[in-house]
Amino acid sequence: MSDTFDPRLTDLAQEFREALRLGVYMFRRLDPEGDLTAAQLSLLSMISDGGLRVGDIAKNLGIKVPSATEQIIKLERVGLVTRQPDPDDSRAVQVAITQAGTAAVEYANQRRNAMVAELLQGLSKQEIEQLAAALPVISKINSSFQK
Amino acid sequence: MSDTFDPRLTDLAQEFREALRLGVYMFRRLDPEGDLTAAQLSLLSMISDGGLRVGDIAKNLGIKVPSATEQIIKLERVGLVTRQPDPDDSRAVQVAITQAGTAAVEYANQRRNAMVAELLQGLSKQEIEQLAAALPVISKINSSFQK
DNA sequence: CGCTCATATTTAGGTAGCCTAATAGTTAGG
DNA sequence: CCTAACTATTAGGCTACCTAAATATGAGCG
Repeated sequence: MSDTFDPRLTDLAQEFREALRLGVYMFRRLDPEGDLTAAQLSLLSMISDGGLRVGDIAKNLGIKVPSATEQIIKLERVGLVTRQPDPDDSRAVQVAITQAGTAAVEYANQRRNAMVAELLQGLSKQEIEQLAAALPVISKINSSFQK
Repeated sequence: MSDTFDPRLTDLAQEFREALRLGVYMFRRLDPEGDLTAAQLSLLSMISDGGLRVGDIAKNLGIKVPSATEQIIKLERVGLVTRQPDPDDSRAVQVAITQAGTAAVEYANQRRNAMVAELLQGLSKQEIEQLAAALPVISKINSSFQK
């Protein structure tokens, strides 16, 4: 409701936005060639604990349904997911990960984790703790952003 | 050189990557309609303290020179930056922000900061401190990633 | 039952923001 | 000077989003 904030909060907001920008850049660089793209990996990770409907996938990824459909169809073509009509509601489609999909996720995560772990090695013990402490906060901010 | 890391570092890497993903999502949502795009704002902010050459802008943004040129030309068309040959090196082009550009940056930052500050209001004092402490760490990680 | 309205997905077409490769102009070193 | 290195632009392509419209199913109600 209020349009004004504690100035320190506004300063922090500015710094946080700058960190987000750097994060976007880093996230992009983490895409190795000839592997899953970031978008594909995110989608596959999302359904690795059980199939979901297209709409749920889109909502969880924070994208629109047609964008999710597009990714899903591509993943289906290369055999990483299956699409089946939801038995309870034939309007809906259940998207499930295949064995090949699971393997691809594991491989991609390992590769990317190794890249990031290498970067984290350059940090002091204290910096690592500071980073670790902030990750749940970022997650919380995101949740409140989802509305 | 080594391909294996402290497993805790790998776990942290996984969590950090997940936070980056959320950050990408948030960053995208912060783009208000009818305003500067995130890419435009980043570029303009970069030159708001003084003109830079196209190559420097690209390097600082972590993008390739042709991508920077493209953005710069668009910004020039709407009067937010000027392009002038570098007096010391006529191969190079100095890109400078205009008054309209400065105003646009200010407006865009205020809007986005207000959006983020609103989110940050939902955090506890401790969470705010944890977030603030981690931002320089993220910046450091990014620097080491630049190579 | 049959209408109508809501819901779930797909299709069609468009955009932003990256990329690589090729081109043109400028500088600098042998 | 002439060749190699550098700076920027042009051309063409890709990914991952988007909105609007089409299709199909489900659900409520008179």
